Amino acid sequence: MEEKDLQKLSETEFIDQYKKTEKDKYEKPSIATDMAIFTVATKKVTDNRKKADKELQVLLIRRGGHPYKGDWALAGGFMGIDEDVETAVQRELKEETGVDGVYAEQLYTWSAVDRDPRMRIVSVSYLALVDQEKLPPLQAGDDAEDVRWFTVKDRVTESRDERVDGTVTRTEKIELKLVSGEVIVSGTIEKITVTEGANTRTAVTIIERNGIAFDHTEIILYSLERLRGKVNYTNIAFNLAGEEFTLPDLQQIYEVILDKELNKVQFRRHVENMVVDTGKEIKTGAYRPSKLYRYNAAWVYEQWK
Amino acid sequence: MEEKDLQKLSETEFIDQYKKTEKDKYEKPSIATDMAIFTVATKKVTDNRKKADKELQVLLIRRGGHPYKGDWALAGGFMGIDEDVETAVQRELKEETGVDGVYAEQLYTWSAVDRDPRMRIVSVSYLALVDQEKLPPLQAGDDAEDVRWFTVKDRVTESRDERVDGTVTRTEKIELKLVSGEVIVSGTIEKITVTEGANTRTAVTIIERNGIAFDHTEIILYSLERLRGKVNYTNIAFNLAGEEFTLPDLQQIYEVILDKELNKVQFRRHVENMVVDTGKEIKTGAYRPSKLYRYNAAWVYEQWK
DNA sequence: TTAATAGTGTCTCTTAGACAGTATGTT
DNA sequence: AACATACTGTCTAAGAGACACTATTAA
Repeated sequence: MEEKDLQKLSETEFIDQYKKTEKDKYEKPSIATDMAIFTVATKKVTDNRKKADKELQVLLIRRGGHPYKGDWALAGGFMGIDEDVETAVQRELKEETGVDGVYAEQLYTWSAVDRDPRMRIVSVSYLALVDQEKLPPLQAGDDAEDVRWFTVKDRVTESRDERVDGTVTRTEKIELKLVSGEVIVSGTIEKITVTEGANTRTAVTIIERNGIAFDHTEIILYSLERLRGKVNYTNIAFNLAGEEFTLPDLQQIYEVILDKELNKVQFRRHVENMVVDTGKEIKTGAYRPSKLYRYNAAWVYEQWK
Repeated sequence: MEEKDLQKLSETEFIDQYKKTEKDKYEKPSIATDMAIFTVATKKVTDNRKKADKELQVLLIRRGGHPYKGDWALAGGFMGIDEDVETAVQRELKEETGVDGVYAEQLYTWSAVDRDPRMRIVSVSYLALVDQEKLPPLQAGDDAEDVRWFTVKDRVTESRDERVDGTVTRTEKIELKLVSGEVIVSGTIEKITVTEGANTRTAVTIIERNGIAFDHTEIILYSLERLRGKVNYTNIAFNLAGEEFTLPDLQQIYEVILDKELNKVQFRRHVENMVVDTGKEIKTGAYRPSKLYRYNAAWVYEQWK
């Protein structure tokens, strides 16, 4: 039926007809999801009796099948035709890692034409945070050969600014290094940020890839950036702490995410209204015990003012 | 070929085989884009000689075909198999409205199973801002019967908080009203925000729809929220001002977006480093002339510190 | 002179950052 | 007593918010 004849039908008739003859007229992409799930874990090395150090980790899966067989990738997979993206990403995470019902927020949709060698795949990525203490032991499932937490280290290896009239261009190389015991994978991106007047555009190219599948180096770095941005003005970091926690521990979580030391007084003032004293104390290491706090549920009201 | 046999192939062979036999094994959704493009325009009514008022507007297209024939929708359309989402949204905007190369950022990907009656469509929405002065006259094209700028008015009509232990639930009804001359369309959503500990989840239902197609009431309200959030800590609003502008005009742009009056001194301090005095003056209305400013391209450096 | 808008000086209050101190526990 | 960590008091600098003032133009 011609397009103009189709339009003469009632809406119900149109939709029936559309499903029969129009629906699959054009080639469609597949939709997939990717979950960048982070945790802050205590380092296993308790060699000396200094303050127990924490580190930021991301969950990766060893690919059991092509493409990128043997490489490490974020959890994720195809969205089914009867589920939404949010459902798909939680389902895949559970299938592949056993991790269930975590805090997750939609981050970005990746749609570069050549991002998957098999076919056109558009991927919706999520950022998730989880308190590792609450997790069941990880178990690989499905296509995944192995599942592991990787320590995250990122660093800017090169940075150059250029200004021509109203246009400022910043070129950066950023290296991502992920370590899990003897397994070390890495990737490097080149990020070019062009600011033309008030308008900023960013282009990213993956220039090195060692054991990280697809464009996941870029996705992980982008997730990190967003995570760091949100830590300062939201309660997002509390998803990484247990029910009860000490302020020194909470501060370490912030420090590990932001990858810098924070001033103690200022930090305590900053989180003051987000926490409630439980009245309890805990002896963490040796020496003076810390007070135990809980998250303050009433804090949301302050945000809504 | 069985899945396990496929995996025995080399990666190149696997991909060849995959493209032949696996690629279309499962039903796929379509991918579309939606562009929420805003401008701040001077009201046409210059009845008295009071300060010329501005208003926030969004661009909508009257649907010439089913579904939602005759209703108003955001610009957008299907992504082609050989383009990425960003390209698609700019192309559709141009085809449907004649608007070309505007500042746009990806906002959110909408994937509710029933969001389109024809078939499964996942839509990636963008937020764009444009200085209306720079635009060519609008021209409807393609499926679009008509293209217009609508004045945006949103308001919370109902709000209720409830707290049970650590769980705070906020229920809001938000009405969106869009006016363009004699055309008035509107929609209402119910937004339920559940904060459980540090973890917030939001669910939105469209409870009324008068002339706004699809789930675009929700998308427009979400875009507005993001726009308001970003105005305070980015230079995003400068995309709505011309090359040269006065501070009173710029302040009005901020006020119209935020839908509240701002303190003059505080506003000027806030934008102080983002602008440069051109040395020129302009007589806007009657009375004392304003200084003309430009955007300060060097401001990005302050952000990168 | 008055009306209307443009622009500045300065006070206060809040928040961010830094330093020096006290407190409490183990060795 | 020495040490390592927990926690607090207080100084200073920067930013947000509000008020009162001066400046410039046309009618």
